[in-house]
Amino acid sequence: MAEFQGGENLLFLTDEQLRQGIEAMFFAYRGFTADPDRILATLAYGRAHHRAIHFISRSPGTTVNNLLAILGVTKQSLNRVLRALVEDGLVDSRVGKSDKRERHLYLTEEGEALERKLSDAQRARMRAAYRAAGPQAVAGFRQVLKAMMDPDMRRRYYAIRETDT
Amino acid sequence: MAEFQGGENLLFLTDEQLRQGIEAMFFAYRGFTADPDRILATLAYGRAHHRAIHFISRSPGTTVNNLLAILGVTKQSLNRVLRALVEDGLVDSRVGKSDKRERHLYLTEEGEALERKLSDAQRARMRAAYRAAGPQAVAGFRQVLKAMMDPDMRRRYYAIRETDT
DNA sequence: TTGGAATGTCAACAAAGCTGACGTAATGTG
DNA sequence: CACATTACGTCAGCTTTGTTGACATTCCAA
Repeated sequence: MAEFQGGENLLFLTDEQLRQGIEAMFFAYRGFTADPDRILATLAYGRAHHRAIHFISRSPGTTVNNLLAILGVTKQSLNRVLRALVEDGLVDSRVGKSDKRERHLYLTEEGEALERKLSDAQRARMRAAYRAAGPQAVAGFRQVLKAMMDPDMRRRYYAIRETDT
Repeated sequence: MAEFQGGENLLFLTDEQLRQGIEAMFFAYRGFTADPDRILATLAYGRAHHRAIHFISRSPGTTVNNLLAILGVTKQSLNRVLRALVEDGLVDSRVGKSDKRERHLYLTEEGEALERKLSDAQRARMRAAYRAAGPQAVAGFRQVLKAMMDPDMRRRYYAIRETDT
């Protein structure tokens, strides 16, 4: 793939086209987070809580260290968020069986309810965008996003996905 | 366009597919901002400064109010950023001719130098992603991003683009 | 001439990131 | 077994970037 060269086919790599892509990314990301943000604001939670909830929901029983690697924040920052979620009864933190230093994280029923509420909102927008653009566009969208990630993040992420999808 | 229904063509709208799109968006956005962030960190500036510089560069002479509408932040927040940029000699704020309440914003030479440095880094990543994915994928990418924006942002943005592109 | 719009600024605060330091428990290694 | 390392939590302090609310100035327009 990616076989194209010369002439018109390179027009989409002009600085102007790239700038438009950059701006589209900025505005789309704002739209992408807008709906969950509105819900979170009513609950005294923020985007950081959403991210934690999302990835715990995706990989129940994940450890704190795993989460740190995926989210790319410091443990102090994540800990602040997790503490709130545990105190509020949205997340359950269980000592590891084989390795008792680890904490395995699970959503409680209440946590799953919030997760559903948040991701329903986000998926609704995603679904609308996918539907408006069509399957071919979606395939391209995913390709470009994948290529835009940091290489090691891409490797790690797609490695995980192959094992659990 | 967007004519498809039933059967396999809807597979790309499963919750699992949507979730993967959501995560790809998260990781890609991080990659998208990583390079400029590294440059900004060496200069005691942040993403907010980058955004202001970007949109002033894109529309020289834009007013503070225009910028507020595009960036979607409060004037206090933007003002803090603009003040720093003006004090550091990166941005020139000129009183409007017809309406002297307005300030028209321009990048100084130094400001344009930084803009180039930042957007070169960001464009390099964008270009690499575009090149890896190919023109068709890029078209789809842009379509999906456009559909993901807030409707009024989309309207405003694409309206502006039609006039000055 | 007066009301309202555009701008700037002060103060106070919150979310969410960071560094650095320290403690504890559990595990791995020599 | 002794010791180093790992996983996690926590305290303190700082930064960036957002928020409200209040208020002054300038100036256009009715």
